[in-house]
Amino acid sequence: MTSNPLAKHKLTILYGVSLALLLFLLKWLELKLMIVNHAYEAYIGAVAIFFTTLGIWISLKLTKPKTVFVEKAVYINQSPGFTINQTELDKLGLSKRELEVLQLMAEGLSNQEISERLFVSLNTIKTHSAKLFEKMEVKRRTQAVEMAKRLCIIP
Amino acid sequence: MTSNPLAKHKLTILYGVSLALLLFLLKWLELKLMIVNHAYEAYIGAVAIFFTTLGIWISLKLTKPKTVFVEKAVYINQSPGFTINQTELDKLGLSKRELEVLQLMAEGLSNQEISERLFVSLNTIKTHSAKLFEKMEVKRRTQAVEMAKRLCIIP
DNA sequence: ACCGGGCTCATACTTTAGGATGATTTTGAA
DNA sequence: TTCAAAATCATCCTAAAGTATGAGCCCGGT
Repeated sequence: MTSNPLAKHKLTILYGVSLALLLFLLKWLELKLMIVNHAYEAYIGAVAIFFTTLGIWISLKLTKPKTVFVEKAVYINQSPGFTINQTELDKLGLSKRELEVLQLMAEGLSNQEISERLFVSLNTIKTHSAKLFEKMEVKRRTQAVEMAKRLCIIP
Repeated sequence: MTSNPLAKHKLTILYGVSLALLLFLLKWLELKLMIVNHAYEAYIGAVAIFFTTLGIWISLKLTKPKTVFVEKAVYINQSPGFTINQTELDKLGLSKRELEVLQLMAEGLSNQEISERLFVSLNTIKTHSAKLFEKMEVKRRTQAVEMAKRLCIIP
């Protein structure tokens, strides 16, 4: 998202600093325990436990969540209380005017009638409908209407 | 799944045995390196690297995959409990074939496609559709489909 | 056997829809 | 302000839809 190079490598820098601090801690521990030589095994154990934990933590942080797509069938009851499916509408990326044309198409109007209704020329409606079909990936107005109704874009 | 208590803790036991073997290895390495005291830091480093790797491996093995459930709606056009309005259908006086053509029209098929679907010629479909429009008192196929849906003649 | 309706198909024609492309203006967001 | 998308309109052309009319075939009812 942010193009800031510092922010981009924030995590890497953090890891580096953490490791540096860790090395200091280890050195200190080492010197301290050198005196009490009996605690040598304990030192090794502590190192082992610490790095095991570190490894676990790192992998937990770095593993990307595995996404599982679950298809869920949804029956749409469109007659009582129709609400337009904004999600599907956005997915198609239709413009305001294109949607208007689509709605009038669904009412069974011809391009000529639509152009008169919207006070624009017939050619404009043709352009709109062409872009409409392209976006909806259909070939005919009847298909567009059928699809729009199935996706609950129009009542 | 299996109710066998041994199998149930097979993984735990395996880890335990592995750790025991590991401790032996460490002890051996320790003794070996004690002679060459200069390699002490290298030993610590090896332990650190090994246990980091071990930690990563363990967490990768043990963590359940993080699943992100994405609901993907599959829209089913046939609303459950659609009943054709026989009264309105009779009122129109459509023949069996004309109704078939109307249904395929509603699916967005062209006359050509309908003719191929019904194994008849394009001209036949044109004749049917013309009679259809006359009986339904509409001018275009889009109007016919809109009317048919509104009258619950087709889903 | 005869008749009518449904189904089929054909020809000829007009209208509408749709595709491809280019241009201009408006407008909304960065 | 500047830039991209949206909206507008045009021309040229092809494909599809729709109209009109006529004709042959089959099936069920009278």
